[in-house]
Amino acid sequence: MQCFQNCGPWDWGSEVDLDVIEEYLQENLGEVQPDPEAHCWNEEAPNSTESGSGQFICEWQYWSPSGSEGESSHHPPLQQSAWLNPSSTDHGYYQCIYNASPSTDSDCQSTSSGCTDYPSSQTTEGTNEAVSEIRPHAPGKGRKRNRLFHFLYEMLQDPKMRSCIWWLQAGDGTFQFSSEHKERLAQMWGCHKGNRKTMTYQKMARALRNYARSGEICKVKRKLTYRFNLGTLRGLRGDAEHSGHVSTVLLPSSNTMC
DNA sequence: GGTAACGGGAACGCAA
DNA sequence: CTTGCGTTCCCGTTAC
Repeated sequence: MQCFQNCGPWDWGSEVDLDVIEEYLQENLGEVQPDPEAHCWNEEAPNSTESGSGQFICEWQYWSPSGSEGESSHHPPLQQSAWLNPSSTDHGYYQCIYNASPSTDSDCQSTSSGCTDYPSSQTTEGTNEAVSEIRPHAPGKGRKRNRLFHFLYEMLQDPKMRSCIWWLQAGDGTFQFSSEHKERLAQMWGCHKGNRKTMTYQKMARALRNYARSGEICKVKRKLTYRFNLGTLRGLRGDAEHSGHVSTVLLPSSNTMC
């Protein structure tokens, strides 16, 4: 699963919706009940090859065992454009490429869940140059840990995640969680971190409240709404401009993962 | 009253 | 060993 993890939710360069998120979580979180109707990933034996220039290519096949019927039962009402209908075809494959040394980063060391994240030493397209993690307020000493506000910012930048989290006012950094999908987003965060237990919104919100002390994110007096500190926001935006896109996601056919 | 969301203390794990 | 950050547990409060 490493490659899929490495692609990271925000690096799913093609259309990704909550089906995929759910898949991702189901495959990676032991506590999450499997959904028999969901699409299946052939993760048993992903084709993983080294391309020769330090790049690894992984492929997963996926298919829909019974079409898309039944899926609507666990789909929330479509509110955002991110709710795309599953692809017109029932199968395809998903491929991503990452550069060598995928396991050198400490953030990928968690092992128990088999569900960690992409390497923080992500690379820019076509180069072996590592892109430093966005850490606008990382205190000193070049810590490499993924931080929650970074994760949330990346989610906010991804239009496919708009059914989970969205900007209320992008200008001042105000964002809101979906009441329906906040848990899913939290699970993604937990999965991303490789936590032992399933992350919940409650626990994620606890971490967010800790940001209030440092001022990186403050709570807005509105349900499920928070706001980035302007300095944090500037840092995130500035770094995002320099980071570009990291891993390459190839979807060779016209179908999508959704 | 029930539920969801929020708030915070405290202990703990992990990486730098 | 220390520190910083995030996780986990737990309980109380507030708002709808």
